[in-house]
Formats: sequence, C-alpha cells, structure tokens
Amino acid sequence: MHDPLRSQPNYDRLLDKLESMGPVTQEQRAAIRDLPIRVSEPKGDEDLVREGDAPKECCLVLEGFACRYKLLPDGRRQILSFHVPGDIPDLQSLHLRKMDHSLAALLPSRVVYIPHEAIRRLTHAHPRLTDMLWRDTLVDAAVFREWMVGLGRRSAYARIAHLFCELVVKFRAVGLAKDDTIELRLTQVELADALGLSSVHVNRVLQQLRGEEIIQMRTGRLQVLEWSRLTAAGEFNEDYLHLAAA
Amino acid sequence: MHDPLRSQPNYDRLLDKLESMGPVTQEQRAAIRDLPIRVSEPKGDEDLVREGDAPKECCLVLEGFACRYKLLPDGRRQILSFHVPGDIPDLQSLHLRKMDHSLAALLPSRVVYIPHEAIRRLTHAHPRLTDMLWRDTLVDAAVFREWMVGLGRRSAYARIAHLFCELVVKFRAVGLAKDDTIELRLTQVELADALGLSSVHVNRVLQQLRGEEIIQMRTGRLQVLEWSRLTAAGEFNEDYLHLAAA
DNA sequence: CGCAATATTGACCATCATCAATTGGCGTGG
DNA sequence: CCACGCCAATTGATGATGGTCAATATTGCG
Repeated sequence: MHDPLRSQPNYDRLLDKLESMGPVTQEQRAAIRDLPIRVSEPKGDEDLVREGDAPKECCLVLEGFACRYKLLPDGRRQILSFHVPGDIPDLQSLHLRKMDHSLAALLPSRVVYIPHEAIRRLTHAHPRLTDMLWRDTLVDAAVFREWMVGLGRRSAYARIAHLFCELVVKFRAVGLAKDDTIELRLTQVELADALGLSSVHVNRVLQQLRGEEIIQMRTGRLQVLEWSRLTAAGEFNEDYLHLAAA
Repeated sequence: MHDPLRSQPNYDRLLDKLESMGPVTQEQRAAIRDLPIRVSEPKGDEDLVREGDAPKECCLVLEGFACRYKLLPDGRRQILSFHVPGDIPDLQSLHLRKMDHSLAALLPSRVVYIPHEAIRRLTHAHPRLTDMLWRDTLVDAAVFREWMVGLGRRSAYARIAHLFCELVVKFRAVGLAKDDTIELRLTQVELADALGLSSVHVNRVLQQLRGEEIIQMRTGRLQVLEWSRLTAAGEFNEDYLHLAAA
C-alpha cells in the first residue's frame, strides 16, 4: 500500500491539465513532482474515501475510472461525477474538513494520495498553481451545474445523450478516445445512478439510441456513430467544460 | 451606476462569513475593505451577469436575494442556487473566463462589483484569504451536489422540504431569520424552476405541507411550524453546508 | 377600482418507476 | 471442454408521480 518512491512519472496527466490552463514554469513543475505520495491500486467498486471521513490527503487518479456519489437513507444512490486520470476528485477536502460524499473507483485503478499539508505548502508558495488548482475545482462545479440542468429539466433520452457527449469529450481531452470510440465500462445501474433514472429505463433508452443508429454499445465500449445527432439529442454544448485556457 | 466611494461599510457580511471560517487579521480585513467597488441596485428580476459574458469583475451581494440559473433551448429554466447577502455568486468568473450560466436578482437588491484584477492581487498577496475564498466556492459546489441528489433521487415532497430547510439555515446564518420564520419572496414558478418541478405540482405539495401543519406560507413569508418534521420530510442534514469552521 | 401577476383547481395524460421473470455473457472449477 | 453460477442486460406488465392544459380565483398594487 505504501510506496516510498517520490517523483513518479505519473504527474504527467495532471501537469498536462494544468498546462492546458496556462504556462507552468520548471520550478512549479518540479514543486509538483516533489509532492510526497502514497500509491494505491484499488480494485473496481472500492471506496477510496467515504462520506463523513475527515481525510488528511487528496486523491489523484493516475489510471482507471472513479466516481463520487451520495447514498440516501433508503439505499438509493446518486452519482455526482465521473473522474479520469489527471483528476483530483476530492481536492475540496483540502478546505472542507468533512467529506459530504464518497469517492470510489469504478474500475481497477491506480491512484496516489497527497498529504493536505504538502498541497497547502505548495499553494502558499505558488499562487499561480493555486489559481490553477482552484480553477480545477471550479470546473468541477460547472459540471455539477450542467448535471443539475439535466437532472431537473431534461428527458431521460436527452440526459443519456448528454452524458455520453460529456464522457467522449472528457476522454478525448486526456487521450483516452480513439476517434469516435471510448472504453466505457459502466453498467446500466451505474448509468442510472448518475442520471437519476431506473436501470430499466436506461436500458430502454439505450435501445432507442442504438436503434436510431446514433451510438453503438458493446461490452465496455461506446462508439458514437453520429456525433451531430448525439449532441442534438443531448442539447450538448461543451462550453461548460471550460476546456479552453482560463 | 458608478460609485466612487471606497471602504463602504458593507463588507461586514462577507467578513462575517470569512471569520466563520477562521481568524482574519486586521491587515487582511483592511485589504478587503480597500477593494475598489462599483455599486449597483438592481430591481427584482434583473440579470446581473449573463451566460456567455466574460465579466471582468465579481459580484458581491450586500442586500437582497439573488439566484443563478440556466435556460434550455425551449425556454425552460433551471435555477442552480440562491444567494443571500455576503455571497459572491460569480466568484468562479475569476478563473473561468466565460459564464456558463446567468446571475439574477430576484428582489430589489444592493450589490457591488469588484474588479478581477483587484481580487487577484488580493489573493496573491494573502494566501490565507485565498484559502477562504476558495473554500467559499467549494461550499458552493457542495450545495450543488446536495441539489443533484434532490433533483435526481428525491420526491417532490422531499425536495421542497429540503429546500426550505436549507433556506432557513442559510438565512439564519446571516441573521435574516426571526426564530422559525424567514422572509421568502419566491413565487411558485421560481420554486419550481429550482426544484425541477412544474409550478402546478409545487402548488399542490405546498398545500400538503401546509395541511400537515409542518409549515405556514403567506405572502413572502415562510414559517416552519415543526422543524423536526420538516427535516424528516426533506431528509435534511446540514453537514453539506459546511457551516463549521474549516 | 381594475389590471396584472400569482395562486389554485380539475381533467387528462406522459414519462418513468417498480416488480418480476427471463435471457445472455463469461469466468471458474471440475 | 463444459456445466454451473453470477452479474448484467432485457422484457413485459402495471401503476405512480408529476407534467400539461385550460380555466378560475386571489392578491398585490397603482
């Protein structure tokens, strides 16, 4: 579980993301690479952090796929976000002591934990990096807002189309899309929990999207056959992902 | 529209909020009070910032009531958050160039606009203030998450009860609640747009909540008759508001 | 007093949830 | 290599929650 190594080569995805926001100096890059880390390789369906915890470190996803979620008293679940390599899904724990939701790996993944104290020193020493990390949490919030619109106002059909658009764009941004295809290992139950739907209904809408030849879904693989029809179906506009530089 | 005055006494609510997160030194307090501002007094139902804008300043609410929202192509609306005095609803614009949603006053209000450049200088000079402002945007995101759960998984009845709980707690936190009563000037259409419901259905559920003598609602006035039953109905737990110090 | 916005009501209906099987895919142990 | 078992996907039947439409009643306010 513990890994004494430092300066693993795996800040690359995170650095890529930060560089997409603006220039990163050699000094800043070095400061990030020097962050102490603890490596972990969760199996699929394993909680990384739980609601109620007061973690002392943040989790950076190196490989795999993760999500954040909340459980209701009766056991129903709402998935709040999906996370790809380069994301720090619980960066908010740096400033919010107690987790108001849980973080889980959805696939066997590789993550590193970075102590809050180290991040705090980093941010206090490098205001530009602070801005970038802050910005990252703000994009996070922007995605929440877009999901709220879907959950509150869009039909099941549009919601699913929209989520697929978002995932394709996010995967593409981290080099995990081959053309119009992504490796998406989500069960229909997981999709339903993200979309505020029942898995039965998700199943039916997926059949419709396939029948209309807008997408193709085989085991763990989503292929977009007609991007324009998918974005139209989901009323998708990627502005909310704020991929352009700050 | 423009007001050359500086050091208005109205940073009090913001300073109160920051102080609730941790100690604020005299120097930091002075730095905030010295921020240049432009005062504005929007009428009710007036947009302060619009989706697509690239604002060069942030908006601090001094008095009144505001909300953020998104419009769908067909004109339907999803309200994303409500804001009370002391809030900086569009602080995210400091790091996200283009607004992905709009900000509007719901009542005649008083707000000030603070230039991004001034805030940026402030944060780069005062890492502790940065942490606090960052934290504020993180609480914002935490509220989005809780709303997502409501929109995705809770019944109309629970959603409304939950929102009322949240509003009472938020109003109380800024001294705008008298005992169990708040001045809540929201139309049923506005409630519906926040809750992802139709106004007709909101009306019916409100009647139920009144009939059960859990709340009382007269014009612009919400009184909670039985807090325990309201929180139970809404499955409300205020942890997500992160009111306790960092 | 009269307008305009808001709230309320009733009738009807669509979307989506629930429940309960059944089918299919796939890894594993014999 | 094949049968078993498990999980995920699929299907059908039924019904509830909440939407839509349209009319009416209220309320605030100039």
